[in-house]
Amino acid sequence: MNLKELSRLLGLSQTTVSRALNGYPEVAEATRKRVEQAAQDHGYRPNARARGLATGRAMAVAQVIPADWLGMLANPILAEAVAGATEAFAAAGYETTLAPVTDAAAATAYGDMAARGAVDGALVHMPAVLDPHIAALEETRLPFVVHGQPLTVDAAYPWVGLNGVEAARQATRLLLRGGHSRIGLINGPTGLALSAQRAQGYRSVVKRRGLDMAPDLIRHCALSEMAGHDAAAALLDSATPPTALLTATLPQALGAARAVAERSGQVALATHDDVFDMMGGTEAPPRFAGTRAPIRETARRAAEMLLERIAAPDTPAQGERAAMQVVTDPVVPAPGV
Amino acid sequence: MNLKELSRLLGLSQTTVSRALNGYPEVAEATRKRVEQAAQDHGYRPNARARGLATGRAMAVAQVIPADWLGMLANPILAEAVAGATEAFAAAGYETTLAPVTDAAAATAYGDMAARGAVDGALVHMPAVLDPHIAALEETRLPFVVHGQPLTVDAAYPWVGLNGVEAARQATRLLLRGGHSRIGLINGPTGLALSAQRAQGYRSVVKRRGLDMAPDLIRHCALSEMAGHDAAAALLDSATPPTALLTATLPQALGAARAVAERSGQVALATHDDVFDMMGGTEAPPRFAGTRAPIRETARRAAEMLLERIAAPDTPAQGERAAMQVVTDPVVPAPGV
DNA sequence: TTGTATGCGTTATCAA
DNA sequence: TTGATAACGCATACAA
Repeated sequence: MNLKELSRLLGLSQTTVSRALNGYPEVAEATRKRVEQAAQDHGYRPNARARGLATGRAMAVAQVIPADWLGMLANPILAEAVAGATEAFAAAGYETTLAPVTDAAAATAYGDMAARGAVDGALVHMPAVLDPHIAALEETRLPFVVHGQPLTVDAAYPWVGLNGVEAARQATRLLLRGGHSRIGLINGPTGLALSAQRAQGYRSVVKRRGLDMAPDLIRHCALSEMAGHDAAAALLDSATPPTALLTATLPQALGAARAVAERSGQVALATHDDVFDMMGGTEAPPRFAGTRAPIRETARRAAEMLLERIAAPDTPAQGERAAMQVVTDPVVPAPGV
Repeated sequence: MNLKELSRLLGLSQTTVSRALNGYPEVAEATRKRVEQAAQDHGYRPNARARGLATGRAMAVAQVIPADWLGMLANPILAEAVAGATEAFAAAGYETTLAPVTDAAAATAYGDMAARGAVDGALVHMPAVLDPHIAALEETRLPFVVHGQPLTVDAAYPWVGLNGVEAARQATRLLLRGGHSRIGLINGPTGLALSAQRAQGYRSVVKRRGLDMAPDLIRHCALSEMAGHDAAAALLDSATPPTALLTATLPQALGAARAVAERSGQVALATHDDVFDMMGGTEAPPRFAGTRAPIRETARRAAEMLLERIAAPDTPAQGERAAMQVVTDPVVPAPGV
């Protein structure tokens, strides 16, 4: 059932039927009722491609999955983010296209995306330090928003993210308060903006207090449970093991906790926790000290920001910080404290 | 840059340019070269909406996320599945649209989807026992494939999934071999096909051996770590606690392990493990006895099957079983064994 | 308040 | 081997 058939059925022009269905005010109320009823009865749905072609809007957005880094969607941070953003887009009547783009493909992918006209905008999750996706998007007229922790607050593009440097500072201070002076950092992969920020926050606190800054106290690894476990094991089995560990993400913290348990030692653990549904969501009590934030909410906000930019593309770009919460419990005290 | 501009630039008709770019054989080789070069130089990309309107194909598929159950994508099983399928679709030149659909909306959502013509087919993940999404899709002309464990092998629709009944049987037998005679089942939510299958497999083995079949040895809960923990805690703290636990999914097993550790008891654990990237993927050694399968591969296969059905919609529907592996280690023996 | 005519960018049909 | 022309299904400027 298409517009032509429906209008013929009603003895009206396509124009009138189209107007009635799209809420134009000039349509007689009786006509509108009749049209809506007929549309309902015959299950009429406007063809998305035709409408898009006529209006110039796709009513769809792309969510960019940095395909190199993160085992794609399999990373729970990304999954939560995509879940939240997709909900927000759906609520606004926008479809979500999943766009797994490798760094190598980024240079051409976004120009294509814009030219093909299949989406009205793009949401980039989990930026890297020198992010090729962002760089490519900036060459484009496609509206975009970055969701995740940008490296610098004064970025030229719009973004929503939490203060990763501050999160690392807070968590490190918690460990210091527990009396620890030798703290290992289990960080994310080099190159990811969140890793750079964790390192920066950690270093700033450790340096100010004049504590041990041995470079091998910092380990870069994947954002997985196993990687966290292995990195923690290496640190704990080293000649001068730390008495406390800070991890960049929750999966790594879970792995680190396992490594600690295997050694039945007393090691303090802190992390940034992104509130994963698979861990029980906001219902679950925090498992580690550190910081905690509802990433799904942040992603939702990022989605809304993208919709705003699609509506008004020439608004000056701005960034927004997401709130986070500090979890002070439990911190295992340092030996002898 | 669109076709009209490009053709004018070349002094050719739109028809010829279109044919050259789409690999039609009747185009002179010299012309084709010239056209391709120009298209390259000017970054011409055919408009997806216009092409879709003209061809009747959207070159996009929907991946259905059962929005009621699973905290959406946040469930790692779903995330892995979507990741795998998206890769396969992308490799075939198809875009993926994420379609979070509630059970209530299912009745109308798929008719709309078909009518709107935004996708060429749908992939349904994680079916329920009486799945409203599948029921609604069967009313439609939209090609679809179900990825996940269908309740009956002789389903009328195409599917790819593992043998959930057999998986539960295998895992239960492993526990029996460890000398256990009182086994708790931490199952998924009632209504999910995978839960029904776990229960069926578990019951068939337990019954045949004439073991304890007390109904409160079976607990239904969410597929999260916390839910697994709480269910295990309840079982272990009951008047007559089981000496072994079987969980439906890995996150639940992690939670159950935590509950066991808190009680510092000797409880055997088995599960079906879907190989999550966040746990380290296939690199990581299995953490629990039971069965193990690469869900991402299965999802990839399901995606391919959908593409086949899109290409040949009237092929008779068939189901495919995915392979799984049995992990015999480690099984904690029963007390006194 | 309704209708006519045109355009959106592409592919497909038919003729040359 | 190429081109003119007509769809595809909808929205909209303009006319009535």
